Amino acid sequence: MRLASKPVGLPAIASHDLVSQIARALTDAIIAGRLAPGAKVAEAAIARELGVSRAPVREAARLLESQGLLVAIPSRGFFVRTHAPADIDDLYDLRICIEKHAAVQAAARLTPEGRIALRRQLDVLYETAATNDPARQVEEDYRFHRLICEMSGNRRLLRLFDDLASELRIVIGLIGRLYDDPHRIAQTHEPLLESIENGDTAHILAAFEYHLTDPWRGVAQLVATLATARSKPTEPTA
Amino acid sequence: MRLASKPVGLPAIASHDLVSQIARALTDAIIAGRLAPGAKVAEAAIARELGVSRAPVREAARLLESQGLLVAIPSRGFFVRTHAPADIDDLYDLRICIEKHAAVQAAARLTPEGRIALRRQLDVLYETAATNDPARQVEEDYRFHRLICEMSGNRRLLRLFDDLASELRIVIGLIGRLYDDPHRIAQTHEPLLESIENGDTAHILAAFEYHLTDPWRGVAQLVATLATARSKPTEPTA
DNA sequence: CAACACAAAACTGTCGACAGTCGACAATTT
DNA sequence: AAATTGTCGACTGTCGACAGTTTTGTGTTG
Repeated sequence: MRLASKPVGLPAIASHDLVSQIARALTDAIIAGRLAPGAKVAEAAIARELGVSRAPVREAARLLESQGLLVAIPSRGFFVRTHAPADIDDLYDLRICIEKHAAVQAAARLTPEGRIALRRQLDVLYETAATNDPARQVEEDYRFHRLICEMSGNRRLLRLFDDLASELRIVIGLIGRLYDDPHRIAQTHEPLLESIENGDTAHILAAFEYHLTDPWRGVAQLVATLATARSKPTEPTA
Repeated sequence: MRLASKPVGLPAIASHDLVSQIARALTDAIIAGRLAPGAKVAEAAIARELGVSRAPVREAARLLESQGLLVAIPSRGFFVRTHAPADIDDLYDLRICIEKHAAVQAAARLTPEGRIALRRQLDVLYETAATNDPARQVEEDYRFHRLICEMSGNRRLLRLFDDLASELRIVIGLIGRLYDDPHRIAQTHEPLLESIENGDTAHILAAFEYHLTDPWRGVAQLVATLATARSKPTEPTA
């Protein structure tokens, strides 16, 4: 008799993959600000703190470097990337470019389910606006935009968006502080959803151009002032 | 018998910065087809062949993974990425998106020097069309498009373009074989340059949309047939 | 007191080694 | 004979160590 010939519902063992775990730990530390921009990421220190050897730490660092969170300077090690205002502009410019494209594609292949999913996520955004949890609000905001990229059907584009987001997340937390009213943030997403449901390309492009660039002006200014405020040249990005 | 220990024609490595050198060696091998899609990249074998230890090979492999040239399967190692036709479509779609944006930006900040540089590169393209050196032709074609991205002023965009290009280069060589006449390829770039000099956004978008998607249809078809031809499932992309 | 030279410390880049894991193949059972 | 289990070889993931380089700290000199 065939005892175990059928799946019995065992969850896959989480691969105790050190590298990705370390990468996440570092990412968290960077986002949380415990590793400040420009700070040196000493392999030995990290390895000691995590109780592992340097090899996986190095690989994790390279991973984060490819994501733009760290920069490697030969023979000197890894440093938390300092974003010059121009860099952030570039990043955001790229994000807009990507997301507009995604939105157009998503609209072209919009299904009833997709429409519902977008609406739902937007509702979630309203809900979290009620709570006083800025981190959550940023997260749900991100997920709305990510959902659009997902619905573009272009998986490579989605991956790119995630990469850009991990870079932007360091900065994007600032956006939430621009408006005191998170409810208004949710509202600004309405035209986006509307334009996708509408389906007109020019309409979509305009809506996203506006929604994305408008709040950005404030952030850019804020970043610029912050940059000049602590005008301590930490690490040259070049 | 060693499985993947057959020499792949990698030149021995001498001096500093092993990782990037190894990365380039591997990239070349992949582009040249000496490392076929789906092939296993055995660390030990590569390390032995290059006369280095496994550590820098691993890091180089991770670098290429982040560029999408390799895929890592836990506990099984790195494999040359097999591009499903859909993946390549995604890639190309993204490239078009990026480059259109770059072209618009480049046009907006076009300087006399920039205009000359573009014209020069296009002339080079004509010159290489005279030679019978397909590799060089592809290279100069790439540099024309890269120049546009460079002139967008967005350095992050340029980096992304380079990443996409390294992925596409595996496939893009095929484009050259579509036209027997490389001179015609150069000619198809004229409208692009023209549109940038002109400066009208809609004009630019249309020109690039056409120039980029048109030859792509042929490539996509070719790739599809190739994919079905050798329908040997090597490595799952997922 | 400042600036320079020099030595010690710390760190990175690379290496060889070991243990755990995976795939292939042989042995065994139904 | 088909399917399952056991065994073996190869390879990955991780580690500790060493050499070369950068940084730090210190003492000396103008």
